[in-house]
Amino acid sequence: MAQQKKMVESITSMEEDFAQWYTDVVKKAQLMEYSSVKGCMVIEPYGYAIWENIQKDMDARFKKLGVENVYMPLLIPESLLQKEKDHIEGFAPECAVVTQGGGEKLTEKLFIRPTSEVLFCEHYQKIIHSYRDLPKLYNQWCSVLRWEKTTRPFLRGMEFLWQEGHTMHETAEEAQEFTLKMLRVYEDVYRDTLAIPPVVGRKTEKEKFAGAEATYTLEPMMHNGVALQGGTTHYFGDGFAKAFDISFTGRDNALQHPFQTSWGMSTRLIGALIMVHGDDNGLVLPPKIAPVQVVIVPIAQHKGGVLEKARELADRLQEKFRVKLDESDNSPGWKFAQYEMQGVPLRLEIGPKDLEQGQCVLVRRDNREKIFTSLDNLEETVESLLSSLHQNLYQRALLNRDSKTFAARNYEEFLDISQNKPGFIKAMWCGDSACEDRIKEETGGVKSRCIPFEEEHLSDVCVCCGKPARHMVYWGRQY
RNA sequence: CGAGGUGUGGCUCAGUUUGGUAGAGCGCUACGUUCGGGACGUAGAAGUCGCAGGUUCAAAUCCUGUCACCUCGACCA
Repeated sequence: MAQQKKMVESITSMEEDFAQWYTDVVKKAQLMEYSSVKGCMVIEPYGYAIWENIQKDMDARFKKLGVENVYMPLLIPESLLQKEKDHIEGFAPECAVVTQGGGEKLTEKLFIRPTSEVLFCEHYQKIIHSYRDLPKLYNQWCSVLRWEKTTRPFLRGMEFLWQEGHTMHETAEEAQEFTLKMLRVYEDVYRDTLAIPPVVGRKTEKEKFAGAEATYTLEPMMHNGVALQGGTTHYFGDGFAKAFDISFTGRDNALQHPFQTSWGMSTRLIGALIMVHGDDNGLVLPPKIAPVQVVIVPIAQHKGGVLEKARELADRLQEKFRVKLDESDNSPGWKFAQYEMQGVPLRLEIGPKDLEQGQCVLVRRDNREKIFTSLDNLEETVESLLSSLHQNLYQRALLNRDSKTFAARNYEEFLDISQNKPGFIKAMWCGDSACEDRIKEETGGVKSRCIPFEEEHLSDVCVCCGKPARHMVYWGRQY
């Protein structure tokens, strides 16, 4: 793809410094502002509007499956968190704890939720009695808190917004199936809403969720080849149900434990959107979640008829799209740059020349293509441009992912790629976490991303230790 | 948490070496002229120099501590 001329000087170029580019975009597009507490940010209206659109999309998909929204408490008593051993071991070190209230020391510490498994379990224990009560398909939209040492806006925060679904099922098969069903829902969101092609698969033992029997993950690749864990679904078996004494009378009149799943995606998706689609001029938003899909920029707006026409077009397009008309007296050039930074998918320019000819100019954000369009069938043109833009973003991201995915057939190759080619590495693995440890150690941070559902056979032996291979694994560095 | 870097009007930074009246560009406000890729003129507002101590007649500048952000590690479902 031809390198576009960089129009926005105030954003560091990706090539020069990707981390700084990311920070510049986040700030320049007015997505967030730092707060006085490290790792806790103010999500500004434009950033929050993106989240609301993602939320709306996902929520509708959940509800189609019969999932109901609930709200669980913020605080978890220590005793409750301790009921499941793996879970507390995994999360306790990164929890914030309330030890005092009303000026007095508490008799029992209260943990600020890092995730809500135990709260759902406590509740399910009370409401599940019969197989007729199952399945229970609950979800909550909330924020959670984890005491992270390193934080970055949207990618790793101490507090972040997410949804967490927690379901209970009559049989293991049903729960396992639901875990995968939610994974597919997430895949759909990625493909159809975010225009991102993640690598999807199962986490290794070492990388799976604390307390889960199986963890599935979606791993999108950022523009610079680094992975982001962008959504997980977990199958818990009946481990938590046993620990929390959740049981029901089955169809056979025997007491048994239900089987559980959980699944979550967070505001980290916004980070993924930025790093997958963004360019040197700022954010590039897929139309489905863009707070503004079409921005109308009047040219020489003081001249007769321009503004009136612009308002008329805004009214017309508002029927079908999210539209913004910028009537401010900033220069057109300023507006062009501003809305490009904010990733608005389509810009509509209307000026005196267009009025004469009954047309307007549409400019795509993804490739800056200018399209002169008759005003007669404007809606259809906009519709098809937005859809083509979505497709192009997806294809571009897919191309980036595939061109930065490399197969390693032996350890020398693996090390060479890990040092010299940013991206994913496909390699065979024996199934032993010792090899994961060694790889991480010797590459300085490369970890297993997932075991994909469709594995390729690259060789017979583990890339690391040479023992017989059991799986093909995607490897990579992550945010 | 370890190593390095940076904190000065809203933003980007100069000034710190050698202590002595707080600076620039952009942005902001008002008015006018402009308008197809970040327009221009005139006038104006805005900073106890990250924060807290200390040294000094005098601190943005020197010393100690602390906080935040950035980079690279460690850690991280």
